[in-house]
Amino acid sequence: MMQPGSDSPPASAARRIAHLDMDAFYASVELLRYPHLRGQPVVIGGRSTHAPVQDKDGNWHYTRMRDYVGRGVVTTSTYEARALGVFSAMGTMKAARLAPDAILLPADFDAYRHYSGLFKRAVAVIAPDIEDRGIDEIYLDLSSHTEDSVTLARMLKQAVTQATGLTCSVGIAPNKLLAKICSELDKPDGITVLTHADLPTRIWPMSVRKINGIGPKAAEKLAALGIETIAQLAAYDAQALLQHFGRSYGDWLHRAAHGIDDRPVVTYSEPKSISRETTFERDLHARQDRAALSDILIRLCERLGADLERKGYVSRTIGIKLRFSDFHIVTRDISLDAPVQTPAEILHAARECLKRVPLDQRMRLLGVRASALCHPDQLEQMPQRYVQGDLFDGE
DNA sequence: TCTGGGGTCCTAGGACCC
DNA sequence: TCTGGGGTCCTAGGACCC
Repeated sequence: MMQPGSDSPPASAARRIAHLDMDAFYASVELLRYPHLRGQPVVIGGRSTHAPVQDKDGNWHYTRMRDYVGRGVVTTSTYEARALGVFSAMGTMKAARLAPDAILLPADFDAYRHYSGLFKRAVAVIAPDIEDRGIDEIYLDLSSHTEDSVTLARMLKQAVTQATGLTCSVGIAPNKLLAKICSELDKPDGITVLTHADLPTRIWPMSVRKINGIGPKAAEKLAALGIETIAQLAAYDAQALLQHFGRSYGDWLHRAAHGIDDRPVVTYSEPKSISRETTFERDLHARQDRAALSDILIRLCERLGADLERKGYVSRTIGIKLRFSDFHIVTRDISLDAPVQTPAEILHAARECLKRVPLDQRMRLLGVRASALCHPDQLEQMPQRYVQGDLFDGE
C-alpha cells in the first residue's frame, strides 16, 4: 500500500518482488496429521487404498514403499526421503527400490487446498498483492512496503507458520524471475534477498535449468551449444541465440540470463480451461475394452460438467486427450455453435472428437477438456459472432 | 518394476473474410 | 494472367510449470 502523503513511484522505480514457496508442502501437511512420522522418509503418492489404518489399540499401520504395486509417480516426499534419492515426478516403483522402508501416504488434495487457503489468507493480511502460482507458492509485490526485505520476509514466514504450523522459504529480488530462483537458495525455512549486483556471484554459477522456463528440451539444446551455466548463457552472443531459438524464446533466454524480467505480479486471472483426465490401471484397447472405456469417458464428463457448474462456467470448445501405451499423445477438439455445461452435452462433443482418432493402439490415459470458457450471464453482452460485413458496408 | 493430473503459453497451417 | 495483405478463428502439437 502507498503510504499517506508519499508520491507514486516513477514507472522506472525498482520493484521488490517476493516468491514464497511452502517447504515440501503435501508431505508437511501429512506430518501435521501423523506427527509421529516426523523425521522419517515419507513419500506422497499412490492411491487412496494405501491410506493408513488405525487398529483398536489406536496404533497406526502404514503402507511401506516396498509393498506398493501399480502405476503412478511420487507427488512429493519429505527431506528424509529426498536424501535417499526420492523426488517428485519419479515413478513410484523406482522410488520403492530406492527407499523400500519409506512410508507411503496417498495424496489428499482437499487437505492441501485447505492449508493452501490458510497460508495465502495469512500472507494477504501483510501483503495483499498476491499472484497465485498453484497450491503451494505465490509471488508478492512488496514495492510499496517500507520495511526492509529481511524484516518483511520474517513477518511473512511468521504469519504462515502461525496460520498453518508449516514452514516456507522466501526469496526477495527485483523481479519474479530472480525471486523464484532465490527462494530455493536456502530451502527449507530460508530467507534469501538478492539484488542485481548479486547476479554474477549468486545466479550465474547455477545451471540454466534453475531458470523457470528452461525445461529439459531447451537445456539439452543449450548443452549442445556448450551452454550449461547461466553465466555461459549470459555471455553467449544474443544474435546467435535468436538464430537457434527463434526471436521470442531467444530474446527471452538472453534477458533471463541477465536477470531482466518485467512481468507484473498478476493478482487476478480467469481460467482458460478446465479438464479431467485419468490413467488406467492397465492399458485398454478400444475394441476389447469398449465398455470400460465408455464408462471412464462418461465419468470424466460427469466430473468435468460438475466442475463447470460449480465454478460457474460454460464452454464453447470441448476436447479429448489420449495417451497411448507408447506414451505418444493425441488431442482433438471441437468448437460448438452454442456453449455447453452438462455432462450429456460434453459427452456428445467428446464422442465426436473420439471419432476422429484411429484407435488401433492400446491406451493408458483418457482426458476431457473444456476451453473457450465464459460465464453464462456474459453471453448476452458478448455476442458469439459479429456480422463482419456490418462494419465494412460498401466494401 | 518406468513415467499423475491439472494447468498455461506458443507455434503453425489452413479456412475464411474484407 | 498472376498472385496483395491484412485479420480472426480453429485445430493439433509441444514445451513447460506445480
